[in-house]
Amino acid sequence: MKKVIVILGPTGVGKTKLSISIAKKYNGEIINADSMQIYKHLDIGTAKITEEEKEGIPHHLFDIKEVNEDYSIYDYQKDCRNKIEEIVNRGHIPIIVGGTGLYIKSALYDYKFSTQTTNNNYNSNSTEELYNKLIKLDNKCIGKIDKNNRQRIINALNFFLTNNKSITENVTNKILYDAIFIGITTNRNTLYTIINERVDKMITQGLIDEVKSFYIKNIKTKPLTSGIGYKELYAYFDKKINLEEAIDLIKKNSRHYAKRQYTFFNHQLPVTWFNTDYDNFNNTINEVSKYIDKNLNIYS
RNA sequence: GGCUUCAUAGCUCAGUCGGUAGAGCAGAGGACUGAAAAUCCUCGUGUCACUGGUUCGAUUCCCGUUGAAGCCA
Repeated sequence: MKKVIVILGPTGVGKTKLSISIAKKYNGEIINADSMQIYKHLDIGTAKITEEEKEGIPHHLFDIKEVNEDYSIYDYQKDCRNKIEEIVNRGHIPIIVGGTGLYIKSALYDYKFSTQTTNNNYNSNSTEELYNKLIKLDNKCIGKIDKNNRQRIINALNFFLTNNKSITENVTNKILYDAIFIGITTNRNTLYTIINERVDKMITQGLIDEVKSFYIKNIKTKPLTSGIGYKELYAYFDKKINLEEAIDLIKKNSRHYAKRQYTFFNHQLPVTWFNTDYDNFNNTINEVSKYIDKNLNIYS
């Protein structure tokens, strides 16, 4: 199996910084696993790495789509696996870095997507109607998909209509790569402080102008209407909230997001966690390196 | 100085015609296969400001104290 290093963690914890050190040390190339950093021009709001910060390390799957282009987990799985292949063929080690747990899992585990899909969005149906329709077709979804979760009900319906089998039967825990999962973390209060401060910093770095450049073009695609930092400032430009409220909302949504990330990482992936030493980051790098040396026989 | 109102969860407040209390927000936990920075589910004990009184029983009524706001001087 191909060897892969994964560096994950909640938003703001310091994945980017660690990834550069690890890439240098192990002759690695970095693959993005952040669903928002896929897009061009979402730079400040996604805390995307700058050319300078890359320090010459090859970075893949950043800035590969315009915000008005469709991109989904299906595309990511293909793109990421292709990149792993390329990097390994070059004799380098792929280092997957990001906070989108599902993207990481779908790339490394045996997630199967069908090539064709129906895209019915059922705009005229109530959620209750869709749920009843779903469980009539596919009773395996009972208890697995919440009756209020419209988004997942539609996905399950479309899956069943395309594949004529239940989406719940597609679940697998088979891993396809020799991967080690390094999680970096810190205590909750510290993380929340970092997140809050980082949002303030994004504002001074020009986040408002970045978002405005999309708003004035009336672009309302998914990354803008669902990305944290973007959707809140859109609401501000729409005069639904004031700037202070928007900034507080960005902070709050980032905190909630970090919490959801922990839940996913802890329950869906075999993560080994490392506490970040912010006073002496080399300690963190050394600890992680020691663990990599011990657990991934990269010199074989 | 006098009068009035207020003091309840981390915050904003509701409520108990006297039987020790509950919403929103914040926060916590969880789910997760084509939007995942998405979507969805679950979770509320706190000296009811403090002291005394009335009462079988007071956070609730009464006296006083402290603090806050407003009005009058």
